[in-house]
Amino acid sequence: MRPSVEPERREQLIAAAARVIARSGYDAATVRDVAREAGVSTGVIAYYFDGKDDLFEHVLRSASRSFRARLEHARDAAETPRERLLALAEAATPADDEAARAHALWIDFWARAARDPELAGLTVRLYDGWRREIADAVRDGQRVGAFRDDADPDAFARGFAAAADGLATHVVLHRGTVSADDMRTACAALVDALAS
Amino acid sequence: MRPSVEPERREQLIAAAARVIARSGYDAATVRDVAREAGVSTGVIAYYFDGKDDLFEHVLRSASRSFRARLEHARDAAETPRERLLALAEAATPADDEAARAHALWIDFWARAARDPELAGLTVRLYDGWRREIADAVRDGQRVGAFRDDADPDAFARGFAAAADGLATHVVLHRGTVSADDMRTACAALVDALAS
DNA sequence: GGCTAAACTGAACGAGCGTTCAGTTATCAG
DNA sequence: CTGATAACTGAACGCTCGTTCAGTTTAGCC
Repeated sequence: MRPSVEPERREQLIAAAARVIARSGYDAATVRDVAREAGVSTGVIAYYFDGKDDLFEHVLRSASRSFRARLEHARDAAETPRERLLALAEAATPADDEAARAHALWIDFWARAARDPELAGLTVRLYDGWRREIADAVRDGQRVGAFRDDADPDAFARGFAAAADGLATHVVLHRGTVSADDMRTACAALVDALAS
Repeated sequence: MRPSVEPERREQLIAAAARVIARSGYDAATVRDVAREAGVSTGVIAYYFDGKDDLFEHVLRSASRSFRARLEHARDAAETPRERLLALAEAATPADDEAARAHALWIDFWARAARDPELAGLTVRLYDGWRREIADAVRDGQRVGAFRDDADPDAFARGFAAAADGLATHVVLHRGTVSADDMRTACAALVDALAS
């Protein structure tokens, strides 16, 4: 019996697919492109996944896990509630070209999620988790007296997550007009509006 | 000689294409779908446009003009600087299902613009115009003493436009969590942070 | 009615896609 | 080494797409 290499190979294929999608876009990315990127034949993708849609769904799940991991790292590394919120925003900031390409992948997923209920469910769960992280940080800040008590943590989380998304999108699409530092400044202004 | 029906027919085809794209997405929308939606044969599209890409670029231009028109209406109808900013945000708010579908079309265009420099230029110009409207409203408000003088109108415009975009996207994708009224509340909070 | 040019048709074509699968290779246990 | 099975190949298939174009219809002018 030959030992299974399935877990590693699946990760390789998902990573290759993520690179191809980031480069070409969701629909323009072909199975042949992914196979070439991974250095395998097209048959391998059918061997490990139930077709292109299944592979691409795993790419979204992988990107979601990666984003969640960045959020958790941001939460644990920050010392003050203010820093914690800024770190949560930083996790969504396209700081360099690679991050900008990765964000383009998110825009692709939004476009698909607008029509595909299954993908929509995935993004809803991801964003609910993000908003919960933000709201928890606000509540912690209120508990220690860093933030105003009359602020609604959930309402702030909705606005903050959306603003970060919009800013990140503008950084990617309008690089000349909106920079990553502009995004950081804008997020800091939102957080400081909470200060008591 | 038969009189030209070209302008009307082009508008009909652009409108039909916009409906199909809003329903199915940019890439899933086919020339055959558009032809069926418009009640013509596929040849007509080649007769009036230089192919699918040309038609879809006209859809984006048309949507841009429509958004600009809504912005101008918002600008002229509002009485106070605060109302003017809220009206500019309202122009970007997906208030009903039809507006939500139309916003999905924007997400498609963002996804394409992230890779297509020509489309990117179009959206940059559109958004620069939007940000200018916002910044002008802020400056007017500062002039009449409604807004704080130490606020940077351009920085506010960058943050406000991005927040509106992000909120609109979340309203479309996470309808259960973020409503159009939530978006209005969040935008109002941003504007009120300007109040002197 | 005939002429002309615009408007339109839709079958056909070539290209590229995802998927399939019979065949091949690689790697283990015994 | 040998059999067994996991891993992999890539040509082939069926399908759909955007585009083309020879032919047809329509509407105004003389």
